[in-house]
Amino acid sequence: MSNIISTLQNAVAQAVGQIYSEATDPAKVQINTTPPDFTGDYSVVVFPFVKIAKKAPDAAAAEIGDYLQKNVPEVKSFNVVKGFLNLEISDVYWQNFLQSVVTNPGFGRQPRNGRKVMVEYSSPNTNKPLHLGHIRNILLGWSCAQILEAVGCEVVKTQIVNDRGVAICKSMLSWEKWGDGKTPESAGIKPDHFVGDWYVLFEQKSKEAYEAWQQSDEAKRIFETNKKANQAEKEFFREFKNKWFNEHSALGAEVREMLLKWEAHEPATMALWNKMNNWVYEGFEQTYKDLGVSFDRLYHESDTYLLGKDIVEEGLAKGVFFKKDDGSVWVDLTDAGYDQKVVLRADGTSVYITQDLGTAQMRHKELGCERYVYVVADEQNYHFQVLFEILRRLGEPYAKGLHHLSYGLVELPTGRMKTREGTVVDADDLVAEVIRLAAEQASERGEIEGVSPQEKQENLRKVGMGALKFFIVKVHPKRKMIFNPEESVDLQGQTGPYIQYSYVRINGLMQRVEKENVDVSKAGAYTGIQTQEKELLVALHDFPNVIQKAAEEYDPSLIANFCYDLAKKYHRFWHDLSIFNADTAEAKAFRLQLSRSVGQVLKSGMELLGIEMPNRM
RNA sequence: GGUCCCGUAGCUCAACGGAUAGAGCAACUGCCUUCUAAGCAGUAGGUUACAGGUUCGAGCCCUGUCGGGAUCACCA
Repeated sequence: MSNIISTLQNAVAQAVGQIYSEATDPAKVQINTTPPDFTGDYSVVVFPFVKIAKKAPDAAAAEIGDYLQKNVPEVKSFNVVKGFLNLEISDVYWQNFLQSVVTNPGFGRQPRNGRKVMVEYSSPNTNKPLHLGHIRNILLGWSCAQILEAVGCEVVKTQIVNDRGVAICKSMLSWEKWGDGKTPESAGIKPDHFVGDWYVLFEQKSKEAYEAWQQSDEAKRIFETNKKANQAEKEFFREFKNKWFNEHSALGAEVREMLLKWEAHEPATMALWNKMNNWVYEGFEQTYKDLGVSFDRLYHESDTYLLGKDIVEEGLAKGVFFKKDDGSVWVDLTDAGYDQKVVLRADGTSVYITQDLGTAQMRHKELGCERYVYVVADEQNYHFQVLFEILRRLGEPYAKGLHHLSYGLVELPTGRMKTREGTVVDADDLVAEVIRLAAEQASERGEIEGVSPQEKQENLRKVGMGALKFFIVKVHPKRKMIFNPEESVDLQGQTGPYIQYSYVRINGLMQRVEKENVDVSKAGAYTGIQTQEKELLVALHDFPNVIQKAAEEYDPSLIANFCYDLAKKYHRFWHDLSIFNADTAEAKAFRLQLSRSVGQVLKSGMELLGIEMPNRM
C-alpha cells in the first residue's frame, strides 16, 4: 500500500504541471501534518508555487486543492487558510491503512537491503567498572544498531576492549602488592568492581606518596627552580604530577617495569594480567546483560596495538606521510584545516592513531562492511576527523563510509563526574537503583492480581530499565545531557513507563478480546472517524518515515519522541472514547484494531531503543 | 589564541525553513460507581543569549558579539 505523502507529492507536482505548465520535483513538495486547530489531515505548502502561478497564495492553493480533490481518490475535501492548503483524507484510505498495519507485524521495518554496517559501541578500559558515561554510549550504539537493522542493514555490533597499558598495570601492581591473594569470590565483590578497587587503592597510595614527596628537599628545589612567575606551590605540583609519576615515583617505576614485562610476554605477568582481565570481563558481562545488549564481535587492544605500521609504510610510499630527520613519521593535514600529526614515533613505536588506522584496515578486511560507525564521546571529535581524513588520503575503499557518532558528555546537576571526588555514577548501582525505585512505587500502588512473583519481578525490571533507558535516549545525541538521578527514575510524564503504561492498557484490552472471543471483523464498516482516532492513524502512518530518518541521522531520540507522542495520543483516545463499551459494534471493532496497531508499533518502536514492554504494571 | 559543538519556560527536553514555539517536571485547580488515575483536562510560566542580514516566511540559514563546553600530546 502506497504512502499517502508521496501520493500527494506526486499529485501536487502533477497539478502544478497541468495548471501552470511548469515541471516540479515531487520530492520538493512540502507536505505537513495539519496543526490541530485546523481541519484536515495533511497540508500542502503552496508558497513555492505562487511565483509560477502568478496568483495570490490563496487562489493558487484553491486551484491545486480543486485539482487534487477531483483527481486523487484519497482526497476527500480541502480548505485554504492563509496560503496553506489543508487536505482531508478519506476514511476509506485510513481504513485500508489500519488494516495493512494490523496484518503486518513488521510495519515500519524494511526488508534486507544487502548493506552491511559495523557499529562499535563500547570501548571500555579493563581497570574499572562501567559508569554512567558508558551507559549513554552503549544505549546509543545499541539503539542505532537496532534502527539500522530495521531499515534493512546487516549490522555487526562490536566492542573494542582496552585491555592493556598503564591503567590495568596499576590495578595489577596494586593487587600484587596489597591484595594478599584475595579474589572477588573471597571478598564477595562483583569482579570488575574488585579490580577497580585495587586501581583506586593504587591511586590513593600514589597520591599519598606524592604528598609526602612534596615535603622533601628535592621537591622544594624543583619547585623553586622550575616554577613559573608567581605560581603557587599547590598549582605547580598539580601540573607536575605526571612528571613526578614518571620520573620520581617508586610506584611509577614499578608500573613501567610491569608494562615492559607485559610487552615482553613475561609469563607471570601475563598470568596476572589474564587473571585480572578475566575478572573484569566476568563483571562486564553481567552489566551488559542487565542493560540487555550484546556484541557480535570482540576486539582487544592487546591484539591491535601493534597494527598500523604497514599502513605507515604504505603512506610513505604513496607520499601521504613524510619522515622527519629524527625518523618520526608525520602527516600534514594543514590544507584540510587540521594540524600536522605524528603517526609513528622516532623509535618506531606506534601512537594512538597508528593503532586506529591499522584496526580500521584490519576490520575492513575481516568484515567488508559498507559503513563503519564509531560511537564515541565528542571529546574525541578531532581525533576522528583526523583519522578519517588520513584514511581518505590513503585511498582506503571504505573511507567514505566511516562515521563518528559523537555524543555529548553526561553531567550531573552538580557538574562533571569526577573520579577523584567520587561523583562517578556506577552503572551497576544505577541499574539496581532504578529497579528498586520501580518496585517501591509499584508497592505504593498496591498489588496486581494474578501475577506470579517471577513475572512481577520481571515487570519491575522492565519498568525500571525503561525509565533509565528512555531518560537517556530521548536526548539528541549531540547534546550534552544533565543527568538528574531523581528525574531519571520518574515514572510519570515524559518517561519510559508512561509509554509502557499505554502498552499495558492495550495489552489488557487484547487479553479481553481473546477471552471474550470478540469479533473485530466489523472494523471496516466503521464510519465517522473521530479526531482522537485520526490523530493516532496519522501518527502511526509516520512510523516508517521516522525510522528512516533516525537511521539516516543516527538519532534514536527521534524514535523516543515518536513513541512518547504516540503514547500520549493513545492515552487521550483512551480517556475520551469508550472502547469496549463503544456505542456500536463497528466502533468497538475499529477501536480495538486501532489499539492493537498502536500497541504493536509502540512495542516495535521501544524495541529499537532497547526497551522492553511489561505485560502488567 | 585557532577549530568544532551548544545557548529555547524556574528545571529537563521537543519543534523536514512553514500557520499562534510545544511537552514533561516543579506550583496551583478539577476528573476514579464505568475498559488499570504510572492516566486525562485546565491555570500560570517565552523578546528562542544579543545585534544585524538573507526571503513570501527564521528558534532553524549567513555575519558579528556575549556566555558555556570540547579539542589543538611523540597520552589513550
